[in-house]
Amino acid sequence: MKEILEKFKESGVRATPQRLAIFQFLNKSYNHPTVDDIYNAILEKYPSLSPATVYSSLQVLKKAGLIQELSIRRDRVCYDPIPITHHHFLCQECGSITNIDIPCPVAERKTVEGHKVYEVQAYFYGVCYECVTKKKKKITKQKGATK
Amino acid sequence: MKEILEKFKESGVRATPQRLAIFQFLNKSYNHPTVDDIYNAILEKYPSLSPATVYSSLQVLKKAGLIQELSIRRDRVCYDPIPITHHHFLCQECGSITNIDIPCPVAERKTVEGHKVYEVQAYFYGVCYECVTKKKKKITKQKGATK
DNA sequence: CTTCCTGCAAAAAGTTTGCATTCGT
DNA sequence: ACGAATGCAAACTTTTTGCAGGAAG
Repeated sequence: MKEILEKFKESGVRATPQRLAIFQFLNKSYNHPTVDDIYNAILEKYPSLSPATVYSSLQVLKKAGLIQELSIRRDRVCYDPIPITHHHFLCQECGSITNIDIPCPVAERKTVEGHKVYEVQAYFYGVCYECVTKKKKKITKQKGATK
Repeated sequence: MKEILEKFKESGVRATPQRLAIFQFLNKSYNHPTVDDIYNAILEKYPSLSPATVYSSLQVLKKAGLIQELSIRRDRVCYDPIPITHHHFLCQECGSITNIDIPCPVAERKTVEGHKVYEVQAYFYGVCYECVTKKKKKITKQKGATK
C-alpha cells in the first residue's frame, strides 16, 4: 500500500481512491481482467464508481507505465499488472489468458527495420493444456461408449 | 483470377462475386485495411454491397486460412492477405501498419508451455522510420528558427 | 432443389465525450 | 483555491444478429 502510493507519486499519477482500488485489484489478478471485470469487482467497494472513471484511470496507469494493455481479444481490451514485456496465450476453448514466460530476443529490440519500438505484444492463440487434456478424455470416453 | 477460384475451391469456400472482390482487393493492399476500408473500396464496383457481407466474408476467408486477421489496433480489426505468420509494426504517429520480416523461432512453435498453438501474432508499437526522420527535421528547424 | 449467401435494418457491445460536481494536493 | 478526477448520461463506432429474397452447386 505504502509502496503503491510511492509508485504513483514517482510516475506523477494523482492518487485517488478509485485509482488505488483499480491498481490493487489488477495487481492481485492473474487472469487479465477486462474493463468490465475491473468495474464490477470494485463496484462493491465503491458503489458510486462509473465505467468512465475505470476507462480513464486505466489509460492514466498505462501511460504512466504501471500496467499493460492487451489487445489479445479482438472484441475488448484487457489488462496486465506487469508492465514489462512478456508473451500471452489465449485459449479459444475456455477463453483464459495466461502469461507465457519464454525468452524472446526479438521482443527486447528497441528498433526494428529502422522503426523506433516502444512496446511489444506477442500473442499465441490455440487450446490451453487443460482444455487439450479435457478434450482427449472426452474423445476416449466417446470411443469407449460407442464401441 | 483462375488461381483464386482454385484456392477457394480447395478451401471449400463458395466463390461469390463479393468474396472474390474482397479477396482480390485485400491481395493488392499493402496497408492492412480495416473492414471499412475494404467496404468502401469495393462499394464502387458493387453498390449493393453491405457491411454485413464484408464482415461475414472476411470471417469465412479467415477460417479457410486464406487471410489473416490482426488486432494490432485496439479499436478495430484489420486484415492481411498473407496468411503465414509474420510480425507487424504500428506507428503511433501516422497510424501506418507495416510488415516486419525478421526471423523469430518463437513464432514457429506449435506448442508453448503445454498449450497447443494454432496462431501467433506479434505486434510492435512505436514510431516508424519515416515519422522519426520527419520529427528530427522538425526539431532541427525549430531549433534553428528559435536561435 | 436445397443450401447457403446477400442485403437491409435493428440491436448489441465497447468505448468516448461533455459537463457539472467533487476531490486531491 | 486551483486544477484535476469523478460520475452521469448521451453519443459514437464497430460488430453482430435476424430475416426475407436471391444466387450457387
